[in-house]
This record gives sequence, structure tokens and C-alpha cells, in this order.
Amino acid sequence: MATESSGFPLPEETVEEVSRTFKALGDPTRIRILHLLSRGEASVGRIAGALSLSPSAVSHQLAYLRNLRLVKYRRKGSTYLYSCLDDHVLALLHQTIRHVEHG
Amino acid sequence: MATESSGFPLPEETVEEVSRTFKALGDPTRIRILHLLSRGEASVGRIAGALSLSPSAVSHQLAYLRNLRLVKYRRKGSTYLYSCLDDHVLALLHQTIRHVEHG
DNA sequence: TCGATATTTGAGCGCATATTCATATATTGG
DNA sequence: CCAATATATGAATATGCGCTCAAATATCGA
Repeated sequence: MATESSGFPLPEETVEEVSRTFKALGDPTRIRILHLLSRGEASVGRIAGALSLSPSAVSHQLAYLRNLRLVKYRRKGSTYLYSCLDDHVLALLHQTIRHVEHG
Repeated sequence: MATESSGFPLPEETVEEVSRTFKALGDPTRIRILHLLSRGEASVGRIAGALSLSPSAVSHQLAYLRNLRLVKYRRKGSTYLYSCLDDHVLALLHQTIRHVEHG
């Protein structure tokens, strides 16, 4: 059994927010992107290269993650350097990766 | 920064499994069902009543969760009593609920 | 055995969403 | 200023998914 949390029923707003968080982590591409960014900032092109994805696909997913405040970026010349912004989500990800790998 | 986990690149199989786990938690209905079941076993009809859902919708979601071994059931007469099976996923859920509620 | 209740199961519909493609915007070097 | 590079953005497409509805299965009580 896990630790105690909220009462019943769960507030609508809470459910929606929790759902948004897990949904963000529920896509293979976003998992790979976040995992890569957890090692340090990287440009869109670099991410695309490392993960064999089109720059456009990566950019779309980064926009998605940006809307949820899970990543941020800073400009460096003509490139955008992205990095992780949410430690809790990163913790969820790493925790689950470890659990899956040798759980 | 969060705790250290797997190297790069993440194995395909790992990514898929992690993705499946989070996807299961990425739906409001499944969140409500799991949250309810974390308080103890319950029948399909009882879940449906508590969450204002059709028994069929609940049953479909339970089948989904069953396939991922996140819940199990036992028969009690003509009803099926479902309960949680995966403590890690339950921990992820409660952890995130707490974080969202007063993070 | 028959009817009522509880649940499962499968098909179908409508909607969300991930990717691609084309185009727009911005920055740098020449 | 122009061409080249890097990224963003929007439309279109294709796939996935949650719900409903109808029908099947199973259990229990009369």
C-alpha cells in the first residue's frame, strides 16, 4: 500500500491536472526528449539528431511540453537551447524508468 | 535535479513500457477508478455509481487496467470485486495527486 | 427452469493527437 | 541586404482511444 493522499471524491480540477501531467509522460517521443534533456540543455536540431526525429516533430513536442511548463528555452544565436523545468515530473520519469528496468 | 537513472539512449522496450504505464494514468476516468480502488476493493456497479459512469464504460477501463496488471478481481456471487495490484503505480498516482494539490 | 441482475464483449462513432509537409520567422555570415 | 541555417507554426492526415449501444455470458433466487 502506498502513502495516504487526497480524500474522495477527487476534485475535478485535481483529476484534470494529474491527467495532463501523466499524459505528457505517456508518449514515447516525449519520454525520450525529457530523458535527454535531463542530462542538460540541448538544441532542437541536436535532439532531433540524437533521437532520429524530424526537427519539426521535435519542435511540436517541445511546444507541447512548454505549454505545460515542463521545459524552458533560451536563445543562443540562431538556436534555441531547451532544458527541463519541472523536477517533480523528472523524478516521476526516472523513478519509473528504474522501476521498469530492474523492478 | 532528480535522481540518476538509465543511460542514453533509452532502450526501445523500456520506453514502450514506461509509456504504457504513464498512458494508463493519463486518463481522468482511470485516475478516478484507481483512486477509488486504492481505498479498497469495489464492484463494477459500485464504481460506476460512485463515479457517475456507465457500468460498460467502467468495465472497459477495468479490462484495460487488467491487461496491464494494474488491477485484479475476484468473484463474489454474481459481482466482480476489483482491487489494485500495482503498488508502484499507486505510489506514482498518490505522489502526483499530493504534488498537484499542494505542491 | 425462468427471469432478473451483474458484468463482459464487440462494433461503431466522434474526438484527440502525433507526425509530415509547406510555409513563415528570425538570426548569422558574407 | 541576401542567402543560408535554425526553428516555429499551421493545415492536413492518420492513427489511437473513450464512450455508447446492443448483445452475449454468468449467477442467483423464486
